[in-house]
Amino acid sequence: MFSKSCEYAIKIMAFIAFKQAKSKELVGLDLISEAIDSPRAFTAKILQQLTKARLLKSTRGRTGGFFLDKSQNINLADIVKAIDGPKLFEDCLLGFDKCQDDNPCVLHYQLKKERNTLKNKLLSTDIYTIAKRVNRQKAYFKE
Amino acid sequence: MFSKSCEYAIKIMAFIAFKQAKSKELVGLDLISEAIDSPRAFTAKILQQLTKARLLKSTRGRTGGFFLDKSQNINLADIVKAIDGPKLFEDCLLGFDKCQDDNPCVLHYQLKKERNTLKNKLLSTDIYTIAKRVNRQKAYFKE
DNA sequence: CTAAATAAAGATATTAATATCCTTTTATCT
DNA sequence: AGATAAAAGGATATTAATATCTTTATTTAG
Repeated sequence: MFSKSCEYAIKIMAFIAFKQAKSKELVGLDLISEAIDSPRAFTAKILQQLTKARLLKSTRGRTGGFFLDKSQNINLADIVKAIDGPKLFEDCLLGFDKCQDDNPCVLHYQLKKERNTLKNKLLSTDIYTIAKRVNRQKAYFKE
Repeated sequence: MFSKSCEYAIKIMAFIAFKQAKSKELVGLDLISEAIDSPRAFTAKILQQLTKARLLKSTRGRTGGFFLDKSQNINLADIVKAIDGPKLFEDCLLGFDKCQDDNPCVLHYQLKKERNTLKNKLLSTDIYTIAKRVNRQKAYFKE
């Protein structure tokens, strides 16, 4: 469903939200990749992508790290779009360039409702909600 | 959502069902790859996979080709499982080896219902239903 | 001012998915 | 029997995703 990069990105964003709910300190790469059990160098690349996409902010230097702009309410769809692009939401499931109601592929109408439900769920689930669940130990970043 | 191979596989299966509703003749590779607009050699490989998975039957030789066992009612989930494996239905969305109700990843409960709905839709949509829609020109194999 | 710690950037390596090409096997037609 | 046409199988090529390594830029602590 999601690329590996996107899986890491979701954990990254939720972890930073979780951390920042407890303390205002910036969150660094080492802490992140340890907490979500992801390869360090690859995680750094994803952090760069998220920063470029403006879902995260960062500062360099000795006390540098990553942090969230609290005025921004980020949902799962934002993250998926930033990393995997819009294909999960917009692209034809069977690869048509233009799969539309008047020229539908054989899955277009079959899965239209289900795709929409999924999309809406991702749009309506924000990272702070997820962070709260982790805080209550109802969900985990790693096994 | 689906791999490219799986996209082709769904079209292949639906096309053969569509063809066989009209005539009992076997359906050959050339006809298939032309009809669904897929690369010929790659399509041959997917036909092999489908045949090995027993979703299709084939005969070699001069009048050879592919055909469906009419006593078998094949749904989309069968095809997805045969080509992409069970990951869409069973695997953790965030890569846990064992993502369970008592050790859930941060998406486990969030998307449980939506994944189930999708799974059930794929289980309940069979290739003959799709073939009929194509026959009524309500859906197409290529643009 | 210098050393240390951090993110950013660029280069490279590895692996998996997609795709093609060539040969072999099988069945049919003449 | 021999030529032909089809699927099956094996080898290779190409591309994209995943991952690592090295260098550079930035900031701060001492």
